[in-house]
Amino acid sequence: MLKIGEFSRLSQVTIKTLHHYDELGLIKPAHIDPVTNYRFYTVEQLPRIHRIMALKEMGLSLEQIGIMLEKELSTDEMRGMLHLKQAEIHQEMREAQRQLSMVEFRLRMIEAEINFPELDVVIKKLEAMRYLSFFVAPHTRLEKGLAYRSMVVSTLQNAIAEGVIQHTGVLIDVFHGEMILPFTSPDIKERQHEILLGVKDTQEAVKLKGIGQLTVKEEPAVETAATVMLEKSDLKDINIAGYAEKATLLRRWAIAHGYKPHDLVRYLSHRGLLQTSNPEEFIIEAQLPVDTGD
Amino acid sequence: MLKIGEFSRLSQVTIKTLHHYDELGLIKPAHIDPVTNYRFYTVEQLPRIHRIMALKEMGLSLEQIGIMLEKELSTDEMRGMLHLKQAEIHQEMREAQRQLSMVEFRLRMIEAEINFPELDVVIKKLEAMRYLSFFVAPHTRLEKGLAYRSMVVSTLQNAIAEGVIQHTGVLIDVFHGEMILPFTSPDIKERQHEILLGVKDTQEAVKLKGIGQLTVKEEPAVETAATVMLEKSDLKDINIAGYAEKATLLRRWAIAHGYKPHDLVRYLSHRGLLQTSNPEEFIIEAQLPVDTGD
DNA sequence: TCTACAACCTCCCCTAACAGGAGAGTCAAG
DNA sequence: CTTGACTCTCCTGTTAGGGGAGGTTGTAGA
Repeated sequence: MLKIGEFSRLSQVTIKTLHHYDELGLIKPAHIDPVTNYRFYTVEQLPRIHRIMALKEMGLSLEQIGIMLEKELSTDEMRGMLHLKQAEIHQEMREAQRQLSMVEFRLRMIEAEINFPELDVVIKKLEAMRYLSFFVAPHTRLEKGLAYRSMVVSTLQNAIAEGVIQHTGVLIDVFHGEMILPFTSPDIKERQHEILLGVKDTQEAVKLKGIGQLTVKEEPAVETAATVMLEKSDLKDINIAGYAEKATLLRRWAIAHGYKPHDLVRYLSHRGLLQTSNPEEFIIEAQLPVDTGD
Repeated sequence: MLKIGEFSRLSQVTIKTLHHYDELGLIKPAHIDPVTNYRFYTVEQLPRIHRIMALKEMGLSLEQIGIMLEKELSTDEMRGMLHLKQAEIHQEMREAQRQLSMVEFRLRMIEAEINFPELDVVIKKLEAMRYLSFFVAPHTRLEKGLAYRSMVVSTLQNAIAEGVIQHTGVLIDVFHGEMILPFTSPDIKERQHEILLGVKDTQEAVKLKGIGQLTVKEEPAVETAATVMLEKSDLKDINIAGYAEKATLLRRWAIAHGYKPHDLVRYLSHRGLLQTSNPEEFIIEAQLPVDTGD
């Protein structure tokens, strides 16, 4: 008969842990003094505690260990549990790898030292929505493109004010294609810059003076998208390049983390022209739909 | 102003989590209605919650994130935290790799199907001890070797009974050298099989009739040893081969898990000849000192 | 205007595997 | 007989929230 301290020394399991296992029924003392409640173990129990430790080292939970100990399970069951655990560990390793790539991406950005932008990428789902779509005609000069877009938005605003449009408050600029700087590139393509205005279920197609017929469409949900919030520094100076830079970084981030970016970028205005005319107050989220590597 | 549900939908953080972060002070609502206690967030808070999520994805704790958010920390501090985290993740990955190798070792043993022995290897420290040492002279025949050892042990027992030896109850058979079956091999070396009897601090050298002078020595602690408990099936049939097989498996196990086994094996009798004459009741732990790969 | 029902609130308990500590009883040696 | 080492039973704390009870508030339809 060994007192708990002795058993603890032999097995190199702490007394606290032995108490805990007693409570769980994993290994109960061979004898308990009914007067003092002292626990007494025997050397015959050493194989059992060894077994518990060996299984714990493999990462099995105490609950699973309890099952394995109490019913002598068949070779097949045992194999099944181990295969399961194997898969779990593989999953953990992938997760660790993901985390590592994120940490190292950040470190590289810091090392690059270029007044590094805070790139807080979040993977999220994009909800499906009903929307009115308008394609901004291409312009080779930045100012013209911006002015044109402003005109479109104020036309929409008027329609909203007149009650012609029941919107949901969601306004998204979508840039189709790989192009990063749609307003400044000379060989810009048609139908590249699309404005989506989220609308309620009751909304139907409308015709607006100056920009024409807008029909209602459905945008399907996107399962996985890499997103970042643009900061003030990206927006001030009416610097559209800030938007483009984020998109580039987002793309790089996605690739570095094993995602396959789609061929478009969305800018969701949480607070944009519909809410304020001061660009410094804009809150804009860049969204890059991606495919997962699976 | 966004109610918590709306903010939750935009950020894709559950309401529960937002409550939790509020409590921790990670991100507090811009406004709380003093009457209803409703939390109101603003779109300006989206970058902050994004940042929190991005840092959390890297595996940082909420406490660390809190620190990073509240005091604008320098590039160097940031780099330091990330390097620390990087090291942590590497550690986790090594641990996962260790677990994986254990699980796969077991799976291989099961697949091998050879009435597979339960090999519950536990890594532990071996304590330093004072001991009396006796080298068993080599014998080419199994029975002779065993009989000789029995004689030695009973001589020790007599001495103990006479009070000549103050022992600690610890009896260890050490087999020096790679040899697995010391009793049966023809080219057995001298001074290969050593018996250690742990003794108390007061014990000094003794001279025993029949086996001669035994001096007291110190055995240093072993930092890392792979150990298994021998089972009844290993011990019955007075089958010394069971001992040897465990040693072989122990060695393989150690190598498969990145340890470098030393050139000796110890058998610690938790219950051996000193306690019982019935070999079926023996409780014996095989110990293989190893070096870690670090 | 009444009534659902959705959204929101504040507790409170639960997780896994113990560690730490308080306060009290027990054991062995000097 | 006393000290110091052991042991006991509670109780709390750890991480990052999830689940649910029980109560209030907000909104939309009849």
